[in-house]
Parts: sequence; C-alpha cells; structure tokens
Amino acid sequence: MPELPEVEVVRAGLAPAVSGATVLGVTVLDERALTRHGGDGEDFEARLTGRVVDAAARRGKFLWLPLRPTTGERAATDAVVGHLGMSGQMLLRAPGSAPERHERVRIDLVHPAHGELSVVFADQRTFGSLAIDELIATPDGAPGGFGWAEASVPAQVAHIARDPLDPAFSDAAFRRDLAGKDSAIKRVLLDQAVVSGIGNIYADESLWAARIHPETPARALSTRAVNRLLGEVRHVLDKALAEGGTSFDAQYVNVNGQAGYFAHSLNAYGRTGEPCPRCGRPIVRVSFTNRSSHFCAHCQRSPRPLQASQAGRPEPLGARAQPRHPA
DNA sequence: GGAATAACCTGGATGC
DNA sequence: TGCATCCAGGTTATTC
Repeated sequence: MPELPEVEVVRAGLAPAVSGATVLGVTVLDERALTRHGGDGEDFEARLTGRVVDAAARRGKFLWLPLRPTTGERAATDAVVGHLGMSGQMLLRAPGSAPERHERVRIDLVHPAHGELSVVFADQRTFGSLAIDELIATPDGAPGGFGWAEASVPAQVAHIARDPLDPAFSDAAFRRDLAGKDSAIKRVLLDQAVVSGIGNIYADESLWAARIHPETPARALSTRAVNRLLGEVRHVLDKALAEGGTSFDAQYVNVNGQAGYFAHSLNAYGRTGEPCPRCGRPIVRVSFTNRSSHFCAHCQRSPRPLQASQAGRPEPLGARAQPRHPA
C-alpha cells in the first residue's frame, strides 16, 4: 500500500532516469488508468509525445513529472500526475520489454545520457491513475514538493497538504488544525488535506509510538502530545524510507521491482494478537471507517470508556475480522 | 461547512 | 476441485 516512503522511493528511482528525457511515444492499454485525466487515451498520448521531462516530483502520495514546452527555454507549464492508489507500480524497463502483468500505460523515452528506456505504469486494482494537468503557483511561494524547486504544483494536487518531511510543513498550522477537529486523531492523520503522505500503516505505527489511542478526539490532544506525535510520525516515515518502504506482497516495489524491508520493523500494524513490543500485552485490531486499526489497548489508553454499541470495540483474540458489510 | 460513509477495484486467502 | 465470500485501503462523491 504505497504511502509516503514507498512513493518517495519510486520518485527517487525515477528522477535520474527521466529528468531531461524526451517522450518518444505513449501506449495506453487501459483507459481506467486515466480516470484523473481530462481526455481519453488518444488525448493523453498526443499531449505527452515529444515533450521533455524536467524532473520527478512528489507531494504526499502524489507524483508528477513536469513537462517542458516543446519549443523554447520556458519553464514547465504542465505535468504528468500520477497516484499509485493501492497497487500501482512505476517500473523502469528496457525498450520493447515484455508487457508487465496489469500493465496499463507505457511511456517510451530517450535520455541524453542513458539512451532509450520505458516507464511502465502497472496497477492490479486500478485505484491508481495518470493524468496530464496544468501547474499552478503554490499559495505559500515555497517549492511545490520533493524533487521540484519551482513554486508550482499540479492543479489536482493543490488541495493536498504538505507532508511532515517537507521543509515548508508548518507544525504550528498542524496544531491549529487539530485544535479545531472533533474527529478521531487517526481520521485526521489520514486526511490528506491536513497532513499528507500518511496512510493506514504509518498512522497506526505513529500512534503506537506516541502512545495515543486512535479514537482520541484531535482537539483533546495537548500541545505536548501533538508535538510528540509529529516527532514519531517523522521518525517512522524516516525509518521506513531508509528501509525502502513497506512491502506485504508484490503490490509495492521500487522502480526496479524490488520490495522494501520496513514490514519487519512494524510494531502494531498487522500484528493482531502478537505481544506489544513495549508491554507484552496483545495488539488488538478494531474496524475503523471501512479499514482496520491496530494498537495496544494498554499503552494507548482509550480517551473514554468504550460503549458496547461502538463499532470500534476490540475483537477477542484470534477472532475473525468483522464483515465490512454486515447484514 | 464539517463529518461520516459508501463505492470503486482485483486477486489471494479462506471456508464450504 | 470449484465456487462463493472476505479482505486489503486511497480517494472522492454523496449523504447527513
């Protein structure tokens, strides 16, 4: 499930291969991969072919490749925007290589130093997408994202907040946002308009590290607790980045098709029934807005007594997960 | 306007 | 062995 570390690993892999490369041709095999694009596959191919890629940039879980105009030395005005969804992959392949399983789009490039190569967008569950979108100015005048020094960002990424590793991320603004939210802190961490790059895995891990119960109302957190949480979010993301991201299955790999190792370092996520690394009591799993939360009920005390009617009560150990759509 | 929820989608795992 | 069902979860449209 690509979150910030996984997407950054992909961005870092793409950057040296595609920066300065010219698009020779584009093949759209499945137009469902263009749900964010304003036109059809032919439009996507026509608008991309012949363009020069300026860089590989990222904000939160969104990637983009800024495109230079076909003539002159002007700055990039639009970009190929990509989101990996749950199972998207960006792979670097030799030109003419065999089609990947679930390949949706192939972009053939020629790089002045590396020669010809292909960027393959493959996506099993088709939650990911590619689009060509205009670049607009950032409201704060700061660079649009990682790997992109210009103060611009694709229009469809403009509503996405900066991530906690971004030098322009404002801790004070984050604290103010939380102080005005009644929602559970985990829900707020997953809200990409508040803070980007965090998904279910790193939300659970950060809350476990900060000893905060996921159902705690955001506004109930003290300044000290918010600062501790931000510190743990950054620590978890940095560590995952250093280990190449989290791979549970073949759905997350870097541009060379290799898996990351952070799954071995998880303390709470996916460890239902296993002892908490801190206190030894079992990690519990509860249903949470169509997904799961994993936490230690001892280290992460509930903000209030859980009522029997609450959907989020811990399951007995070894119990089967609740159906997502109970009758 | 803020918050909560459902829908989208595929393939591996599991149960019968 | 084959079929049906569950499950994973990021984003967004819809509903409350």
